[in-house]
Amino acid sequence: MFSKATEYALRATIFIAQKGTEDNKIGIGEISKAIDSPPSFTAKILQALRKNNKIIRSVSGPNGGFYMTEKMRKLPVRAILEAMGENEMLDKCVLGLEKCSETKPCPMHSKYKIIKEQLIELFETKTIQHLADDIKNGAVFINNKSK
Amino acid sequence: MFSKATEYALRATIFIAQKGTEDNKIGIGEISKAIDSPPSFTAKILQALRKNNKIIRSVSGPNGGFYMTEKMRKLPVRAILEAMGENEMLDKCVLGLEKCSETKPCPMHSKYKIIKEQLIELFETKTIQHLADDIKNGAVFINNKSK
DNA sequence: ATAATTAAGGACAAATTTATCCTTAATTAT
DNA sequence: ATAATTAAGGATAAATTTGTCCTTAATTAT
Ligand code: FES
Ligand code: FES
Repeated sequence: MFSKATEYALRATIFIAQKGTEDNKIGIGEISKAIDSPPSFTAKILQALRKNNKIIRSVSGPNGGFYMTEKMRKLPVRAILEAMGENEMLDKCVLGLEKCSETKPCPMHSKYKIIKEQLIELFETKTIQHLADDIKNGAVFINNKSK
Repeated sequence: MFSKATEYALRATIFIAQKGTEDNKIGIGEISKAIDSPPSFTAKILQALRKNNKIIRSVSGPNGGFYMTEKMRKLPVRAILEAMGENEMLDKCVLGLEKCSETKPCPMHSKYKIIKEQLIELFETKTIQHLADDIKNGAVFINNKSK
């Protein structure tokens, strides 16, 4: 559904929301271990989420790392998708027509549209905070690596 | 949602179902023009759909080209997705966990699962024939290129 | 001030996906 | 038989995505 980069962005952000505060910042090492992602690549992605999109914060130096403010935690999942350029995906024709449109739709459009709307609603109503809380509550996971 | 290759596969197959019969085969030139796809790449894809997956048929030589039998037209969209290796996509965790599972789910799982099931049902119940018929009936299109 | 720690940033490498081109094989028409 | 037409198949190229590594900058502790 999403690119690797977006998957890492989502998992990392959820993990930071769960563990990172201004006075307990999380390093890239801990993050990439927790979410099972390549550290350098993940660092690149977090850099972008910080710089261009203000979805997370970071500080360099000892005890530095990543964290989120309350406000940032309340962002919907969709904010991360937008930051990662997956917005197009949520607006794309399932058969790859140039444009998903009501006036010149593909033969999957009428049925697919209904499902796509549910996806969008899910991504717009779920916040990072919700997801982080679910993990704290214990029934769900941010990593299910077998070994 | 799907790769370019899969999008071309779907559109090409729908177009062949709509126009190609044993005594009116469609050439790769006409197909790629109709669905707005790169001819050589499309040819590769159709080759595979023919050879490994028996979703379409073809013959070389003058008046050669691609076509489908009645039986082939009745295949669900999912058959093409399977042939194109997109099966994994329909079984994948939306956050990219190693495995989408009920026992160690990600925090999006419970809500996402419901939507994913609708997608799967759509792909399993819609047949190529249905989609081709919709185009014949005139309200939908296999190409909406602007220029 | 100096050393230690951690993210930022840039350059580069590997892998995958998308795409093209050319030769061969199959089929048909003359 | 020969020529013409069309898909099959292989080699290769271009583009994109994924990933690594190294140096620099920022921050903190001594
Ligand atoms: S036109 Fe294809 S999904 Fe809307
Ligand atoms: S575990 Fe993530 S979608 Fe099922």
